[in-house]
Amino acid sequence: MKPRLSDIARIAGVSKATASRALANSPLVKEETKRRVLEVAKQYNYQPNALAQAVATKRSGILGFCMHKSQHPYFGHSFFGPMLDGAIEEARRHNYHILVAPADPANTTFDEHFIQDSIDGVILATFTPMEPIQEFRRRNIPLVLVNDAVPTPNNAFIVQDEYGGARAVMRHLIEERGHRKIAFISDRLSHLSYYLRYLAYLDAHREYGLEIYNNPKIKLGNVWGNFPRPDRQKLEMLGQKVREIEGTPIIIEGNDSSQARDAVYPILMATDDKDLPTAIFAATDSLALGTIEAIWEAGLEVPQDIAVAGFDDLPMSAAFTPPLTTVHANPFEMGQAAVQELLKLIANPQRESAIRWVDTHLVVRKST
Amino acid sequence: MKPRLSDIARIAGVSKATASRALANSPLVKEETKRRVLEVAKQYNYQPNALAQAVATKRSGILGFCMHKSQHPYFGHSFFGPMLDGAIEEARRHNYHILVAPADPANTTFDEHFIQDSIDGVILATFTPMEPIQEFRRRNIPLVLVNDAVPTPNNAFIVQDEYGGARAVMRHLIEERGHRKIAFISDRLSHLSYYLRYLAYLDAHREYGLEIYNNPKIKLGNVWGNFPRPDRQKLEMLGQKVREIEGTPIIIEGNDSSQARDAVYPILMATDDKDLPTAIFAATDSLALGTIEAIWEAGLEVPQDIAVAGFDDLPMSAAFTPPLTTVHANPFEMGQAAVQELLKLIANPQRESAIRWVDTHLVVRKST
DNA sequence: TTGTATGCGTTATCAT
DNA sequence: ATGATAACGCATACAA
Repeated sequence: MKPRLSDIARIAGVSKATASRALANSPLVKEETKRRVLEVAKQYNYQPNALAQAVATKRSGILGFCMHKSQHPYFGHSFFGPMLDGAIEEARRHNYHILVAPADPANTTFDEHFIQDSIDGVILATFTPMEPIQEFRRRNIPLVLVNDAVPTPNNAFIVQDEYGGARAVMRHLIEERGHRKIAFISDRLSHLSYYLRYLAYLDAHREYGLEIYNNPKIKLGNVWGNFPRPDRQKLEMLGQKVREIEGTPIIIEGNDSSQARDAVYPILMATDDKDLPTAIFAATDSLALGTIEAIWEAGLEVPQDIAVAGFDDLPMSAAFTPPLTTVHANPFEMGQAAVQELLKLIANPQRESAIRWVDTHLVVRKST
Repeated sequence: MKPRLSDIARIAGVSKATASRALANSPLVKEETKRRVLEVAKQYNYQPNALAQAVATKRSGILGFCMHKSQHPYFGHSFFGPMLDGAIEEARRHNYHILVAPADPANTTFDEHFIQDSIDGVILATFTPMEPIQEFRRRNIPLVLVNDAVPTPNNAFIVQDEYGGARAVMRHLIEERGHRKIAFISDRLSHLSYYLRYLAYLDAHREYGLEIYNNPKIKLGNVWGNFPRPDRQKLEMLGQKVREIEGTPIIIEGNDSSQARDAVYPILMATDDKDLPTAIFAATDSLALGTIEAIWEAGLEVPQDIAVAGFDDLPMSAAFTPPLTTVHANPFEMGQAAVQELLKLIANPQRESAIRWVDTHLVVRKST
């Protein structure tokens, strides 16, 4: 059977304490003894029981990667899969492991069996309400949030430059392509990422002295869904501030290309030619692709009649016809950054909260 | 600070043993006492230390999901991401957690710190050499292989119906579309999945009395790469047998669409029109997409001049122009099946090895 | 029905 | 430099 530390100690003719020290390469133990213990350990293919080590040291070497989401896709999602990869690679580099744990939002508190006391730190990869965040805090579990920021001490926040990326899209559309009537389509703006992209959309109009696209045929849907809108404090942390809704953004309840297609097509058909936008900025690639389909169905060409730009740079966006102009995101890098910040927090739990920015950049292709 | 079992016991005025039993809802303890203990536990927000439970019970409730692969993408891969999701969902349903652990093939043995003694079972999601498999066996760690099968007792194998899916493609090409000159392009055939698809390609020719496509302009590359070819025993387990290479498959060292494009284009240009295939079956969607690009560059049309079919049904394949005819795979379902079989193995380690098949099905779109 | 004592496999403290 | 022993937090066999 599996050899225990006591077995190795006995065979090597030392105490458990010495054996333990020898295996940990402690300077306290004589080279000669150390050599003997290691030899026995190797011979018997001894591997320490990590669980027992964990309870003894109060350190498990496990990081939790949580998604507060009730159903898949979790890592089948083209953003979170690569993010997990980045986290895995960085964790591995520092001899940590990753435990994946979707947490059903139905349970507002994380009563996850394993999470509770056995994890050295946690990464929350999706938007999470305050309650579980406070719970981690009460339990002194170091915490990193991805794509979110909350006014609590001793946390880290990994956010990609949504605003900057979206501004780059608008600059491209306006300066390089000369558009002046640009529509915006998005999932609900209560999602912080989308809200920031919308802010950039608005601000770009102001920068260039443009009127915001207004089409009475678009009726403003439920802009926030059932979620609270991003608050002043949170936006301030990200260097932004609350703005009122202007113009006529097309709001979809979801991020599905078919929903986008179904929403955009009737709008295109109902709108007078002169009121048609010359470009559409979609808050996500998925919506951009659906939008392009709707444009085709309406008998128009992309980008000749209407240009379309997205955000995310999904793998399929480059292969699409026409290849999509979009903002390249770096989920892998975000995963790496999340683990890096988490390890800093574990090393120093009193570390003050900090925001870590991950860059985005515009990729111009054929759809604009 | 965090309350311990001993705290709860003391406050509730019972022994640790009784408290432990009460929390486990043991029928041994009086309802009245149970109620009191649970109340105290709730009041103090007690959560058991899963690590300590694990060492005491020798059961961690953690399942390892290993990928024997030296670099990403791990779960950013469109096949393994959804597979992990399936595993997560099924594990969650049975109160298990998943620890993700890429294992560098450079270390042929899994010296992964945590894996060794602290995991109730393991899923190997990528091809893995025999050595680590034997190692898990020696350590009595229940093991499930995905898309592979080896002649060992007490394991489970989850395999998708590669052969059946590929036969369906060939039937479609030959019967419904009338093709008689069908080329095959693939990553190295030492990969079991691809080899099985190739076998179906060969067998379909035999079924319909067709000659296998032969093009002297295609020089047979390194069909197996540096890996061992699938052996007789393994194929027998899967109901197949070893066949010699016939015809002129185009072999790429990798599964990259650009590699496929670069390989196919010169072949198309060098081949006399009369010797051109009328259809190409690509062993993966990724290769299919690259093949289509090469066909365009050669000034030909898909599917009018050459039809193309793939295998995998990547998300991007449906959005491609033309939408790709392919075989739909179910990685999510494979992940679920893997956990189900693993839990059976944990419950009964003496369970005899079994193969669990996961269906595939043809999806006909515009590329054929 | 409950309590006592021991075990799980380590690390850490305190002697020697 | 090494060993005896406690501690980590819980589960459970055995006693009562």
